[in-house]
Amino acid sequence: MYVTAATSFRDHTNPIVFPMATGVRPEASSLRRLKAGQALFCEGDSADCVYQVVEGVVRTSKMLSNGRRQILAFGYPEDIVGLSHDQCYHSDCEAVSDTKLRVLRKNASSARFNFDVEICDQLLRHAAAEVSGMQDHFLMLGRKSAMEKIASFLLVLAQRTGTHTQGEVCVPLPMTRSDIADFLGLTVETVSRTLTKLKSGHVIRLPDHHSVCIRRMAALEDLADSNE
Amino acid sequence: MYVTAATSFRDHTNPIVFPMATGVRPEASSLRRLKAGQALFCEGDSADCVYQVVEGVVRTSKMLSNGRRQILAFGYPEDIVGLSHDQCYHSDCEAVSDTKLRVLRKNASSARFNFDVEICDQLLRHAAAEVSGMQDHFLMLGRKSAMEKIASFLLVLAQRTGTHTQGEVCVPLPMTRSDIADFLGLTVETVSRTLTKLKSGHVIRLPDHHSVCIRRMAALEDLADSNE
DNA sequence: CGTCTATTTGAGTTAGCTCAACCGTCGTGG
DNA sequence: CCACGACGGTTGAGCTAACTCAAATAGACG
Repeated sequence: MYVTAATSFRDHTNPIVFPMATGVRPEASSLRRLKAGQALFCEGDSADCVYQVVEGVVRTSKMLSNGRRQILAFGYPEDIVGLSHDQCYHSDCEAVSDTKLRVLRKNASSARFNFDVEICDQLLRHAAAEVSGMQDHFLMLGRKSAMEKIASFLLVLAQRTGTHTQGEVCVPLPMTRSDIADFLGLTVETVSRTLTKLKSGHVIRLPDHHSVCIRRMAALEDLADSNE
Repeated sequence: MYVTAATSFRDHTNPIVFPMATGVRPEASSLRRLKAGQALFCEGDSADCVYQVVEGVVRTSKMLSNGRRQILAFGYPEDIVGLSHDQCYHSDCEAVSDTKLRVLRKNASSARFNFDVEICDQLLRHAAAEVSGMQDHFLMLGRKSAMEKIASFLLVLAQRTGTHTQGEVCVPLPMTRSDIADFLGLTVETVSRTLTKLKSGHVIRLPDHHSVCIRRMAALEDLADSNE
């Protein structure tokens, strides 16, 4: 299970540069900065840019009519956001924290990728890895309990951005409880209650609202029904 | 939202042959037949084949430790199953009905796709369309009620395999109630009850367990919170 | 015809939701 | 400097959609 299943083109098996970067001349790519909360693009906007997160975290989401929101992915540094199969974006994207992004490509309509033939195979593997990560997220959304979702989520974040310090793994939580809820298909209250329960059980510490320290990793893994 | 979001490489915007088929010499691709219920491959099996459904329907799924299952996609004719980013499959795949499949590729480890450079761009679009479809499924699993899920599901099936006859749209349901439940993240009982409720409301007819006739399409669309 | 499995229906339970109150922090303006 | 409002987070109480368990029914298939 990958936090950024939907948007990451990072390689999951062997290191490889994201192909689009290789097809773009250095001077063709620029930087863009966003303050926390600012929108990068919205569903329906003309999709003429693809971005790679350089610093900070973004979230991509979709809305349902009555205001219900589903966060599709959190985009961490190296992740790609804004890829679209046609001429408009199919999700919203906002900065979770102050963010720096590389603009990878402009004018999708006219520009073409310039692939080496030999990396096409690898590109397909990337797409498949992408899909594989999303499939794990399906399992989570469809079949896991609130506790299993939260535990899995923390484990994935720990894997990706955790730092080991004196027997604990500390994980920054740049997103709000509401973001987490909308990512996992829960409510804010349930997220909060579940974190509190983990704290009471001495599985985690919550030094402040935007960090978690995992005290008993094995216990957390058990709670996640670790099937990834 | 696509029924086969996870595995279909059919084009969603403009007609294009699946690229892998073009890279494979006719004599290199063979057929494989499965009886309903037979497994095509299992999670962890060495992934040396990619299949395209020719006839029938398959399901890809993942299991959680305690037997909970999530169906990732139903594969209908033209859909591709078995694509993997590494050397083993990451889901199970079984035939829902008697199925005929084209074996598209053998020995992934040695063989390579033979893409035209100019279709790489389109392939990437396909992958993105794929991802886009899966994202809609996220929205469904995470944020829709049982009724909305069932209604959306029926609408997608109707779109794909429905036939118009005397004011109704009739849709074959080759899969079991249990398959539907595991696709939508529900229980068999809830699926059954919801279908019964739709029948009582004269929105659908259920001539037999494996067909649905949509009598009031607009009503069904309302119930689906049609956000796709 | 008998067996097996899928489906439906009923009854009771519960995980997670809703609604509401409360707390702490932060930024703003008097 | 402090008061105030806004916002994010936590906690409590009660509700409900969907689940579990159980039993009846209906097809499917040998």
